Amino acid sequence: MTQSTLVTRFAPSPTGFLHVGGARTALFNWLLARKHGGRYLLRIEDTDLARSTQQAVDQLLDDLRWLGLDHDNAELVFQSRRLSVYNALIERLLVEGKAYKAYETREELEALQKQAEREKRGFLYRRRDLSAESIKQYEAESRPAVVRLAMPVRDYSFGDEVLGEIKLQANQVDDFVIRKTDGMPTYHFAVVVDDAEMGVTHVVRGQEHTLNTFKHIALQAALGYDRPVYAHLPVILNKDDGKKMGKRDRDKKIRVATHNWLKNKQQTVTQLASYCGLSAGRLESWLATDTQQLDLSEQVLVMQTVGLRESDLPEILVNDFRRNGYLPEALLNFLALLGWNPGDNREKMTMAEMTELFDLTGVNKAGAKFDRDKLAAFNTAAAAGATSDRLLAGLKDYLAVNPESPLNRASDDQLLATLSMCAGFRIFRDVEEKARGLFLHDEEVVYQPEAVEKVLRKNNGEGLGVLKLIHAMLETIDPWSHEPIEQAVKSFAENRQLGLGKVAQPLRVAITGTSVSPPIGQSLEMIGRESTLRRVQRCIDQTAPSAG
RNA sequence: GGCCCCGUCGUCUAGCGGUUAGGACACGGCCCUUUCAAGGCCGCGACACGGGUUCGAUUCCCGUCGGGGUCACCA
Repeated sequence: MTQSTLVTRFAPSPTGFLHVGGARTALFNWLLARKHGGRYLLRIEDTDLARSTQQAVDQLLDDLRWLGLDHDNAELVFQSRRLSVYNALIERLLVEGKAYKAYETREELEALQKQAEREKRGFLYRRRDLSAESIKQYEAESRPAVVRLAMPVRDYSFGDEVLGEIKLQANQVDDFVIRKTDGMPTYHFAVVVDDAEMGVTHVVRGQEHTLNTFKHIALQAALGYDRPVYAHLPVILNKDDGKKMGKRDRDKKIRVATHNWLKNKQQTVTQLASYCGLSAGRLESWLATDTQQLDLSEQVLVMQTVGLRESDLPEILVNDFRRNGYLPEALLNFLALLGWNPGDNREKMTMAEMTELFDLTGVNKAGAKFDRDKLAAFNTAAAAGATSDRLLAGLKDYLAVNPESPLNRASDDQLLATLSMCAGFRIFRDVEEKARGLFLHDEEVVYQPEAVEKVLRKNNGEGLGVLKLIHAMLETIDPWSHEPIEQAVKSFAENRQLGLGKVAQPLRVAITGTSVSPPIGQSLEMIGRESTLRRVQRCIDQTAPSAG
């Protein structure tokens, strides 16, 4: 059989964490390859020396591993290590007259772009005829040069698997850079060469690359490569503003919150700067623009002082979803449906089902807004349907990336029990918020003022009264496990003609400081009799009116 | 602004000339309930607009409007 195998690739640039858009692209490439028994390759596009870091490579690999999108090439391809290959090819194009050196400075280019803008047209660079003398002079000055492709001026078109026929008129063609002054190839050159050499047959990527494709097919023609099949995926948009979802959105949210904080608290930027230990000038310029971004550590400082929590920010990066406690299989399932569907009403699918059903003809053209509520619903369902082993592994992964959580003190058995008493949860962060009180040390319990007021003090301290009475009763329960506890609490309430809530709620506040926790019997069992009694007493001592 | 692409409930979408326009999430109501959830039942809710083509347009064509993407020595 001579049927050629299908080859796809995911080619991120290592400039930070993987974001959901990238994850979806990776997923679609992975699904397409798996569906057809082909190969899915991973390549690192690190031709931007200034922005690429090894740390980012590691993070990327970690995110991909977490998602479970395994690639087939054992050896990762790094473009930065393939310079000689690119250079040989570029020299060839130069000799053949298909590419040429250009000597404009950045300033000159900028001026040209400004001019284009003034004339209300797009910026196009066309080959300029340089005399032999001026070339000689530039070279003598060793003026830095880029290499541009002499793109044949003609109409172009290609067939896209999702968008159909895409055309570009000759008057839109421009000579783009293929080698930068630092000697590195540009993205356009490197993708084309590497895709060809790696045998990539299907290029599946975001729609923001649609117009780039004309550059790529021109390059393929110049180099004598076959043209792969192209499929451009719809862009993932923000639910609120309908714009492309990007990493900047978290920063944007922090900026807005900061503006509000300054206004509401009547504070100056200088004051803010001193609170968070950053320079006022830095904050000033960050607040004024929407192009500048704070780095991660700065973000944390600002968030702390303006009172923003991590969970107030939109999740954008795969890592954000991981830290908030989503299951990767739910994320992937949801992502698959952003721009693709199996053609019927099925939504919940396993990776195996998606692989079987996946097809490029089922991919949509229109951009899709990212609806976190629906994702959360997918996660809820995935969690409800998962085995306890799977949930335990998921929770432990969550705790590993949230080391400050008190649930890190729990044993596996305790985690399993917690998971089952929190059944119906949306994300692991919710489990944590609901059950964290059970894993606090007794003296770490903080009584929330609203809960104390509503549950303990209201109606002349009715709740507090219950606590005082119930302390003795708790000492008699035997054995100390949830069923007898629950039974005892119920009869305690009945004996006093009280609704269960009138008893369970004060207990809940006493042991966790909040009005929300897992079912009361299980909560008390988890904490243990000793701690329960201690917490009840401590609560009475600290919240009784006489104690202030 | 130039160029490219897109346009079914608030959101993700099914539909591929004749349907009571279907599902999911969200939302509203009821039920369940010791808190928070989860769950069950019911409900609200869409073919952007204007021309054609056709016996018949959500579906095909054109225009208008609206939205997005892109215009780097970033990928």
